[in-house]
Amino acid sequence: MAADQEHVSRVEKRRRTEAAISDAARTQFAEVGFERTTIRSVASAAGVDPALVMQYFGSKDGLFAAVARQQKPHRRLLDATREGTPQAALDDLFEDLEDPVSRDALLALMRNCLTHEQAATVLRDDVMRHVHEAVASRIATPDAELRAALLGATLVGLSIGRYMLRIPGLAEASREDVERLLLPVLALLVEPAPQA
Amino acid sequence: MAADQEHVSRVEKRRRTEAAISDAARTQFAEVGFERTTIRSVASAAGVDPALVMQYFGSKDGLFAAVARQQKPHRRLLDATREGTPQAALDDLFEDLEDPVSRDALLALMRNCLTHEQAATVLRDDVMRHVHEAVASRIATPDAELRAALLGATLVGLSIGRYMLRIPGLAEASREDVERLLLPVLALLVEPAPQA
DNA sequence: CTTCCCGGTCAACGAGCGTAGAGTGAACGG
DNA sequence: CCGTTCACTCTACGCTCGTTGACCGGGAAG
Repeated sequence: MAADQEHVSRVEKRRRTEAAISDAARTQFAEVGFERTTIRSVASAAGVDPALVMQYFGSKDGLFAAVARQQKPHRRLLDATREGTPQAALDDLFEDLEDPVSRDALLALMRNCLTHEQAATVLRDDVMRHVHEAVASRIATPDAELRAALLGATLVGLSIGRYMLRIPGLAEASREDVERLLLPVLALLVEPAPQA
Repeated sequence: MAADQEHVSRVEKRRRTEAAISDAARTQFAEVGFERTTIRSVASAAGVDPALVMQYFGSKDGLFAAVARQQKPHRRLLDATREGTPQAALDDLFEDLEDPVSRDALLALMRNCLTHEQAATVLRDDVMRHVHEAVASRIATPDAELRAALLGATLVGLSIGRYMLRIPGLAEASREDVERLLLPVLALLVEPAPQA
C-alpha cells in the first residue's frame, strides 16, 4: 500500500488523472452510450470532481471526441488492412476487439453511431473508409464500391450482433468458428467473378 | 376544405388523435432516436398537448412500446420467412423497408437497439428470432445456430449501413444490385457444405 | 334542458443534466 | 523563503425533460 506513496511530478499526476477520466469515459460510452453517460458518473468513476472533466476536455462532446480519437491506434493495422483481403479485414477487427482499450473505443463509436452524428461520421469516414478503399481497390468490376460497402456493413453487423445485441448463437461462438464460416462468404462477396 | 367538417364520433376522434400521436412518435423514434425524441416534440408534431400523450400512452416508454408493437404486421410476412431461404428473408426485409409505416417501426427498433434495452429485446427476441428459427431449421449441420445468427447479423448490418449510417456506395445502390450481390453470398452462408 | 362523460388543455413541480466561476492548498521556480 | 502556478474542489445557475393534477367545453344520455 505504501508503495503508492511514491512521489509523482505534477505533469505525471496530470497525465494519470486525464487517463483515469478518459478510461472511465471510454468504458461508459461503450457500455451505456453517450446520452446515458453523464459527466458526473464519469467523474465519480475516475474519482474526481465533475468540474475537472470540463476543465480538461472542454465539454461532453469534447470528452467523446477524445475517446473517439483513441481509436486511432487501430490505424497501425492500416498496413495490414491495405492488403484488402477479407482475411486481413477480419483479423484487424478481431485484434481490435481483443484489446480492452481499442475494443471499448471502437464499441463507443458503434454504440453511438445511430444516435450521435459525430460518432457516425468518425465511424463512417475514418474507420470504415480505410477498409472500404483497400478492398475496393482490389476489385476490377464497376460494382467494386458496392461490394466494399457491403463488406463494411457486414463487419459492422457482426460486431453489433456479437458484442452488443448479443445474438444467441453468435455471442458465445468462438472466434475460430466465426472466421471459418465467414471467410469463404466474404471472399465470395469480394471476388469480382463468382461464376467459376 | 369544408370537406373536413364532416361529423366524427367521439370514438373516431379519439382513434384519429391516437394515430396522429403514434405516427409522429414512430417517425421521430426512427429518425432521431429515443433519447432525442421528447414528449413535447411528439405532441407538437401531432398537434396536441403533451399531457395528452401521457394520458393515452402512460409514459414515454409506453409510447415507445406501442410503436415497437406496430412492427408486428411484419409477421404477416412470417409465412414467407418460414421458407428459411435467404431470398425470402431478404424479400421480407426489403418489403418492410418500402412501406413507410413498417419501415419506420423497424428503423425505430434498430436505431435504438444499442441504447434502449427494450428495443434490443424486441428486435432480438421478436423480429430476428423468426428468421433465425426459419433459417436454422433448414440447416442440418451442428453450426446451424451460428450460421443463422450470422445471417441475421448481416441483415442488421445491411439495414443499418444502408438506411442509417448511409455508407457511401450502399445507400445509393438499387435494391436489385444489392440483391444480386448479396444473394449468392447469403446462400453460401446458409449452405451446410460449401465445398462442391 | 339537465347531467354526466370525456377528449383535450394549462400551469407547474421536481429531478437531472451540462456548464461556469470563484476558491483552496500543495508543488514548483527563484 | 516567497511568490506563482496549477491540479483540483465547491457551489450554484439555468435549462430541459417526464410527469402530474386541476381545469374547461362540447357532445352523448336521460
